[in-house]
Amino acid sequence: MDKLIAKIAVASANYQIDKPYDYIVPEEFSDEISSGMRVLVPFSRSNRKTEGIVLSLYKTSDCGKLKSIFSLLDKAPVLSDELLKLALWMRERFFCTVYEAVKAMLPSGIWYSLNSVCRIADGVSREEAYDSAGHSEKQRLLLDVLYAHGGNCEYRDLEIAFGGSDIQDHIRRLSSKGIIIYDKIETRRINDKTIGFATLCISAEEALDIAVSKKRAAPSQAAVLKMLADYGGATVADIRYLTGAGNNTIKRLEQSGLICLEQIDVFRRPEYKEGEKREIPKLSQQQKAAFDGILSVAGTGRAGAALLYGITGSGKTSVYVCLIDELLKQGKSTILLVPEIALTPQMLETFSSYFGDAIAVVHSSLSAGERYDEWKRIKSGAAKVVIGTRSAVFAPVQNLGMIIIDEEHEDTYKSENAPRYHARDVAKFRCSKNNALLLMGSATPDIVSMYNARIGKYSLFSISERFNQKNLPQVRIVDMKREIRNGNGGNLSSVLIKELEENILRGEQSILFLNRRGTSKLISCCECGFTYKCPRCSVSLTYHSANGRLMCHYCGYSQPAGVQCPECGGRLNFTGAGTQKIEDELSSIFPGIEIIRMDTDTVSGAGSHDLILSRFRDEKIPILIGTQMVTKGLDFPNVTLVGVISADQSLYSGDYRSSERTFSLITQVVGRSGRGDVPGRAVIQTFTPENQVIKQAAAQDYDGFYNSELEMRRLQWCPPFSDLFYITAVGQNETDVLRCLSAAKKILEKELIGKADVRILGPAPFFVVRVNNRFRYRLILSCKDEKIIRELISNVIIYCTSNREFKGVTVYGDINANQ
DNA sequence: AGCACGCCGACT
DNA sequence: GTCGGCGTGCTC
Repeated sequence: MDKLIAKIAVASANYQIDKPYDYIVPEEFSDEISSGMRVLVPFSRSNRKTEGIVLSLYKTSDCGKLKSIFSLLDKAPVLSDELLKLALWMRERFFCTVYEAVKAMLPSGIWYSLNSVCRIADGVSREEAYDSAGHSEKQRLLLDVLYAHGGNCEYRDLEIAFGGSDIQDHIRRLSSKGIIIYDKIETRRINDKTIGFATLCISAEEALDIAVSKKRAAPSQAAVLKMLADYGGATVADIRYLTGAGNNTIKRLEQSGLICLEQIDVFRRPEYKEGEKREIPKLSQQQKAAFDGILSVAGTGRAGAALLYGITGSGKTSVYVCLIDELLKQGKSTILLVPEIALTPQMLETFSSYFGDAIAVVHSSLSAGERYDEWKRIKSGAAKVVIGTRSAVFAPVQNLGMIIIDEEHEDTYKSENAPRYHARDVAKFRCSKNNALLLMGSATPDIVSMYNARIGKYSLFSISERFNQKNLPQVRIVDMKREIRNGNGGNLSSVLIKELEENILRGEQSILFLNRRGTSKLISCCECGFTYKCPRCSVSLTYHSANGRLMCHYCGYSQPAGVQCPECGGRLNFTGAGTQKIEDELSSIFPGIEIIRMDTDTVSGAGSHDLILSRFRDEKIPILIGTQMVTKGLDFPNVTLVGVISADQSLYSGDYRSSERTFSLITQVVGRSGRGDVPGRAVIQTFTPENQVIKQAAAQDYDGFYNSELEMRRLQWCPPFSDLFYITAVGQNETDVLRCLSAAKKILEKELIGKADVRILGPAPFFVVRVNNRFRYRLILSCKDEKIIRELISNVIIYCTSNREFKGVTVYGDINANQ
């Protein structure tokens, strides 16, 4: 008799052993089961319960000693065959496991979590149980805890009682004697997103008393108590941020009965106003030409890719809207990807006014429940236009007709953790399987995309005029070295100050852009130059004014900020050209002029981003200062001046795309100026005015930049001429990490040198070499992306991770990473 | 990576 | 006899 066998991707298989595993499908499931359903299966010698997904089914008479599926987790497939194929493809492409890819495709509301539980076996009496525990104290303790919980408890409770010592062994011994049963139960996190909230179980006065007495022995507990006495209650996240307390501290306070923890629901409905129904926009001549051209690529019925190169303000969005509308008429769905930063309520309002309920939104700050609901709407076919960030590329749309990647050059399309995919690569795969069109849009296309367009791999469409014939702003480059020589040591050049003054007098608005990721201040001692370093990472701590603490951006460590230098007692100096510093400089130059700041400090709560922008627009506040947030998608007609405070910053991040990133940032921010009737101006401040990238950005000369950058890429063996594979090793022991990569390098050299066009660099430290007490190094392999190379790298990763010599070192692979 | 299994030495 | 530590080998 033929038996039904399922090929299954297993969640607890790591990269080294990941492959489809065969399991027998028990009779009772054989009618229901189909590919794309999740199941529970036994895995490894211990037969531990593991989640998996059915990749395919087949029949055979010879099933050897295969294990059987425990149970089905889904009533209907959660992934189509197309997406399952994609997961397998991702494994090979991005050095991840199939299940990591599967997880990226499913909304978190649908995930199961497996909870370990322990209970006394049925029909075992107390006497029997303690008899078999014998003289073993630990086993008796285990039974004590179990009975204290009514014979049934979670593994977590045992852990607490045992205080971290190894309990697995004792559980095993007792369960092998049939006294207790150790199992995992699956729970689905489909409920609304919840957050931990803490309140005092005692009065505020008592809490303050205890806080005083604990001040020496347990300072962080004291701080939490004091904070709760002041505020009454607070979310766990806030407590951690404001007091620097860890999860342990909070847990310990709960255990000692001083505070109560509960999970409360967060309500974050997708907050966008539904726009009033609008007609599909009228296109300009150039827009229409692009629209027709792109549509003819789509109309071939075969997969195709097109690049829409339209300068800032050229109205690419209108072209998208018309294309989406056209495909809807053909009954086809569209996925529109936008960078994280661009997914504003304003934008959603615009799209909903064209397409109403047909749109679905996929975005990281939705609650798990909302994401799940949107996912179901997409899967059912109710939503035919999906708008979202990177992970929306996996949306289970029916009848996919097109994927649009807006601002396709953005870094946010590349995932930095496993699966380390680029949305563009995934989109290409899906479009080719669905005979759909891939449309990439940008004012400053990725060099690689433009290269592909020029060599004919993509169809290229350009919009070279601004909508309504607006002229590009007039740009001036200011040499900051000369400013210093002239005695101006501030962040604002005399030129920029003069332009700002003019704008204020004329009642026009200005945007100042600070080219920086972080905006926080560094603290150093005026006397001896001392700076605070993170004890776990190789970086300096930065000062956060919101909580008055020094924080590490890499690991989250924090400590209270002092006033005096701990080394020499000198005065501490708060430096760094953060947005706040610039705000201070501005308000001393222009007293009484209102300034609004937009950075991670001021944009934290949901919606505050939008609030700041609408205040800026509606109240006509003269000056907006911000970081990269201000470069994207802002369209304010009254803004006639843009200042780039420090153009150079992003030039030296040390990866192959840093020039491209700088060019694009400056070009985009300059494009914010002069969107109304008055022509715009821009001032770019730099310490290297002779730098070609900055000159080209000032001139908005994409072609010039493209040509020189392409030549640079050719010389440096970078994309598009070669691909960059990264092999990263992370571990507590620095020498182990280095030895591991040296071994990896040796293998690569042996296999590749002389046989292929390759260059191997490293092991090189990361820009920040130590994070959370772990050292990070990597090898960079310049080579054309080919199957054999990927297989070789995969083997090297497996070799390094399974070699006992390098235990304690984690190794992973990546391709064309951002940094 | 987990995790079982086997072996060893320490302690009682 | 009990316990913890450590090296080895496997995962349908």
